[in-house]
Amino acid sequence: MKENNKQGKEQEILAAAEQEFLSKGYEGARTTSIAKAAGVTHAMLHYYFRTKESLFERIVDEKFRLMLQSMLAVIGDPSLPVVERLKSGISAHFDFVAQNSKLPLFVINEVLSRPERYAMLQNKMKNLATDLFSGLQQDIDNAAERGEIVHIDVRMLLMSIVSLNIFAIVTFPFMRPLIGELGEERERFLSQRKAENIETILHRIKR
Amino acid sequence: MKENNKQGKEQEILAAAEQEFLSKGYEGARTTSIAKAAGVTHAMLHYYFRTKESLFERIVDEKFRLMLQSMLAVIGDPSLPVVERLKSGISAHFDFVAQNSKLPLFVINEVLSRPERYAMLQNKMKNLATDLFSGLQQDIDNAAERGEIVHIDVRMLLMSIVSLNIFAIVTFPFMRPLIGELGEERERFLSQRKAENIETILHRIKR
DNA sequence: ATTATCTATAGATCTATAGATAATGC
DNA sequence: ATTATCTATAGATCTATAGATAATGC
Repeated sequence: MKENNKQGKEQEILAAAEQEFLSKGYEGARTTSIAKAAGVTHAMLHYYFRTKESLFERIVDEKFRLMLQSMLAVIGDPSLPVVERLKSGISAHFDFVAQNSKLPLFVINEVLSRPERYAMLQNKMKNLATDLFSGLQQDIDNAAERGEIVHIDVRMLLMSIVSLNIFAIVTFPFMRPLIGELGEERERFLSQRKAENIETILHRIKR
Repeated sequence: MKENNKQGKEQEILAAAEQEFLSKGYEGARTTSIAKAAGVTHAMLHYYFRTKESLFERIVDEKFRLMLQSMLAVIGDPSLPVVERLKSGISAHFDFVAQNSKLPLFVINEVLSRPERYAMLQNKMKNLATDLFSGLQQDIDNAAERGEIVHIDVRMLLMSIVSLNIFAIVTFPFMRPLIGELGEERERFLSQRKAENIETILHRIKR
């Protein structure tokens, strides 16, 4: 009979692979499981993507790009006054991570387990970072000169932001029992936690 | 000839298994690699530990206990005034994580990948948490009443502390390029980062 | 002619155990 | 007698490909 959707299957495989790799990692993932989840025979997976490794790289590339993008979100809107800018940046980053909650651990695990492969990526980030951070640093320095906030290294501040946001979301299932009734509903907890993270960062720069 | 050290081999295997599991995870770890690293034949590993799974559980149990212990460090010394108490708690926790830098990711990955297995652990933590947190919460409430610091939920505060500390150490290799010259020496960076985390938390509760 | 698909299976690992043998401690 | 050790191999997966067949687009 021959199926209609040529690209359909390729996409199905990619979608299934994303699921599998993000939740189980490279070693834990099985190409047979991916094929089954995608509703194709196992051979089709190899027909389209040749090897498990190359399929994985497709996913990794996409996820790394997403991760970089999420870092940009923290930079915030340069047209806003610095405090507002940080508020919106933190909030945007938090929301992004909340909607891609498996992403950070996936990227961290991957980079830590094959550090040699990511020299290229590190360079890209370095350049990106230098450029983008300097704008925000300037904003901060100016506001500090005017006595509105304290002096602080933007890299330290951004690191605190991503720490607080990512950790809260990644370890939510883990923290649940620790935090008692707070953890009952994910949504409610996350919104409280987002507010707390913003509060923490604003206190940090408050004069 | 027969080797002298009976317990020697068992310990060698455990040590090698710890290394292998912490750096590669359960799926990525190979019992053959563990045996080779321990300097024993592969069969010996199974003789002593029966299965890969049971060897893994030995390591997991030990690491979970360590992880719990590290959480206790954050509670700090109850005899100190609250600000000092937090300073010392944050610092102790930071140092602990710095010396066990593969621990947090290992535990997080394991709990997230097999959530069903950890209901027991979650209960243990819940009880522990309730008891231990309440003492610190009381300290905080009292200081807040006296107007020394602001009111805050101890669970939120502790979550911020572990977020900042763990994330800084886990992602140090990853952040290195982002932070430029700051990342040149691990030691120097870590001490700066520890100071920054303390600063951030103290600002959070400052009146 | 090329592209998509399936069945069947080769080939590579990996975990685990069987079975033989040597050492040890009573 | 029990404990420790080795060699050899069974058995289970998993990735990958060969080879045949059906559909598609010129």
